[in-house]
Amino acid sequence: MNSERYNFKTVELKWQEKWLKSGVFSSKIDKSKEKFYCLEMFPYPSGKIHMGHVRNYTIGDVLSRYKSLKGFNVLHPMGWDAFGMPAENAARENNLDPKEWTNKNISTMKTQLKKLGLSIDWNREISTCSEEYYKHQQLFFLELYEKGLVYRKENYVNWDPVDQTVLANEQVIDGKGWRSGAVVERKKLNQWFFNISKFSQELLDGLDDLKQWPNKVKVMQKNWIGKSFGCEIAFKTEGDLPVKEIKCFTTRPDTLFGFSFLALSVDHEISKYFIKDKKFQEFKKECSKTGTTEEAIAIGEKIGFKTGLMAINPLNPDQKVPVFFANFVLMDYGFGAVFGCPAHDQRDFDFAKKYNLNIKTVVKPDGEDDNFEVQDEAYSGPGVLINSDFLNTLKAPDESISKTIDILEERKIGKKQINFRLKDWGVSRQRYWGCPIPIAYDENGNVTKIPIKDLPVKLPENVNLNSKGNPLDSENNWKNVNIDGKKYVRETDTLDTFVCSSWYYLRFCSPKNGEYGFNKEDIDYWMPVDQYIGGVEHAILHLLYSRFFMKALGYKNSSFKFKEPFKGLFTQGMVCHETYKDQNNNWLSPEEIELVGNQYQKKGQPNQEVKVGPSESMSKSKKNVIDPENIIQNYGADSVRLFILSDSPPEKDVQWSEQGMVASYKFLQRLWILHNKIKKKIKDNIKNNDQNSKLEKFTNQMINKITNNLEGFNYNVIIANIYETYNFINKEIEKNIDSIILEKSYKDILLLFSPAIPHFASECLEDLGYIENIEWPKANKNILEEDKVDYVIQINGKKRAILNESRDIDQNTLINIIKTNKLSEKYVKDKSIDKIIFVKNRLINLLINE
RNA sequence: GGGCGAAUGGCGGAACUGGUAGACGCGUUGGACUCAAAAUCCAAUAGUAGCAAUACUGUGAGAGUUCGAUUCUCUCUUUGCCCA
Repeated sequence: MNSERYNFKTVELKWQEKWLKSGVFSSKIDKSKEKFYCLEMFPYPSGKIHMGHVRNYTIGDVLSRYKSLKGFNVLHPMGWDAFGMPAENAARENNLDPKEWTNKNISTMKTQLKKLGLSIDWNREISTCSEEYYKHQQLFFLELYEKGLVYRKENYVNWDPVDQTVLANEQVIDGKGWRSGAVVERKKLNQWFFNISKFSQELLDGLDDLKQWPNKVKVMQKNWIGKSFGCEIAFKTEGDLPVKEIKCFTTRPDTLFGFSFLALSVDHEISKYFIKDKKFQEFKKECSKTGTTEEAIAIGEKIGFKTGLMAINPLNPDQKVPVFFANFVLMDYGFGAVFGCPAHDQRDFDFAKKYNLNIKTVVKPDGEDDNFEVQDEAYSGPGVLINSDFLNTLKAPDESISKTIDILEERKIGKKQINFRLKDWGVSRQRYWGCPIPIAYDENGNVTKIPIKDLPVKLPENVNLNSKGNPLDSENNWKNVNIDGKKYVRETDTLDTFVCSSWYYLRFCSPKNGEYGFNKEDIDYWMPVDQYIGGVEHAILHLLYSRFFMKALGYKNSSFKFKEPFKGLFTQGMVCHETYKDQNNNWLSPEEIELVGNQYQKKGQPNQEVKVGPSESMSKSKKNVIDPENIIQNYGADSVRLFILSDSPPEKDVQWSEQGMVASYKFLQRLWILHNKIKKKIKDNIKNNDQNSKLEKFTNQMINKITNNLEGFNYNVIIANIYETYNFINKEIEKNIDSIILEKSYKDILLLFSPAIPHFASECLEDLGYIENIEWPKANKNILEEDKVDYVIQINGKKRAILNESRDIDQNTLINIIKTNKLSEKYVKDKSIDKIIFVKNRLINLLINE
């Protein structure tokens, strides 16, 4: 008997080289086959792969390999989301070129991914930072500009005054810049925008067709798009300024009788009358200190500036209230003007308290009487309108809002309006390491497109990254450009990296197409992505931007027939690990500690006890990371794949466990020993027609189980099925199984194993002589079912016995057996049966009057 | 505060459409092998009572529907995520 240990190192390397050489994973259009496009979110080349990647790409690989065996023409590509800030920061710190840094990381990570044995078509590899990629993106930008889907406007941004740069909302922590720690300001800048809000309704409606998306992602997108019904109301005004009317948008017109003030954004057009007012300018400066996020506005102190105008309540013309500029009103919401109803909106309430304005309650919660008054905080819940003249007794919010809107429309005071929370997508970034925007300006600042023949606009090299602000601003040679003999200055902002990832799935269909970002024939065959797999953290932005991009490409272009990029979406959970701290509360990595007795200690320091914290998602800052490279080195790719799939359902978080990892490794060793036993038994040419059916039945049941679990993404259960199979055969093999049946069953079983542990399964199949024509096994219905079945015998709903009897027996036969069988007769003896519930081949419940 | 989800042994988790709760793995315990340890193999492992056969209890808590509920309905508790 071959008792050699399974040598994963040689076996895995052998198969990885074999797959690469034979090109089995390179995909071509084949219209005779049904296609399957499997895509995992492509990685940012940060340096090394992490466990999250291992999990993500293993899940995708299991699916791809399964679909291939099922006969699909599978497209399973990989690329690099290669533009972005970390490269710029790392380059600055180490005095490197971002391009060099990025390409070095790509080559490291590619090597690592290859060691996982992924079934990837590397011929289609793309990198978003290559000119080959971003030149197409620049052309898309110009196309969208032509279609009117791209525009430039002044907008507020989070400005870091020390780093002289714009920060994304998530880079603002407690109102301070994440790197500099400087207090972030609101600053107005000219920025490029994609008109995503034009498609708000379509993006919302499209969600209904995404049947294979997790519901929670759809709900998140729905909330993000945030459709609301409201009302546009024109308030008449009185005062010294030449202003007769101010338009407001509100979602709660029904609270108009609680009107107490009118608040304007400092950018409202009325502000033009205050340009020379020093106090107003100071106030405006003060406002710029409040961030732009909804949260910052909700928490921050509310401040106002009186305009001197009075606004008239359209439903109650006797009531006149002051008009303020206020810091909690932004120009991009409604018309930059809101009416204040302090009793039923917390921001309005805070403001009214500060400026001593009237607070009138107009909604009472159910169960309160008409004298109810709002006390220490606003009430925004449901209830009934009070103190509202002819609106009294209407039910808030639904009935009262719609009735009020009807009345306002009738009296020509207001107009029903739909409002979306979704804002246009600002794509300008003041950074070097991104896709240049193919735009230039003449001396008067007029916009001109870079001619298509001059694309791509390449990033300049050897740029000084240590200058303040955007490095491209100081690249004068690059910045000044001649177009058709005229002098222009280039746009120095680069595109948000989310733009790169909004269309990469199209590029994978035609990765080498030089003319255009994709080839129509290619995408018509491969698109849409059948299964997209990635982290739930991209539930909103990346997925929404990608959906927008498809709609933008299809806009005014009838030959582009795709409405949605991703037919199926799967969001996998994170990989977690316990956290450790020493006595001084410094984080410790798992390598720095050891278990002594049942107490963790610092390695080599017996008196240094280690505090064990909760399991959290692996992160460098908490040092609770496990490097996949070492693990693959020590245990092999198949063992890692086996473990990462086994412990939790893929959509949930999984806890990394060294013990679990070792167990998976040992299991493969046992499986190898079993393989050699089976091989020997096959060679022995045993003839036995009687008792072999057990293995055949088991195999057929397992084909059904594993196939169903693959279809349902129950990958953790598949691993359990693999263990179950081992346990079964390991016992059964001691019997004399017919060699032909053994060989046939075992071959099927190896195929069932192959998506999860491809190197191991391929090696075993080859060892038995199977190299070609392998396809996913089908269950044989004729030998699927056992002849005997366990019948559950219930008496008055309680399980009393289990009887193993023939399949398909009828109710009366079973009752007769119950009456005579030793195990069950005592329950029915001398008793009358009142009612019988009989479930074929499963259960019988006898109701007995005792 | 609103929306969505989750809760099953010591732990991670199984359970088809309402029909044997706890598959599979980890851990633990006992045994074999060994001078010993590691590795490996065998056995046990929800709780309580019992030598045992067996009985009773048990899927966060409480109710309901049903012959029968981890699964369906309602209320509550805890918890996670998203939005505020």
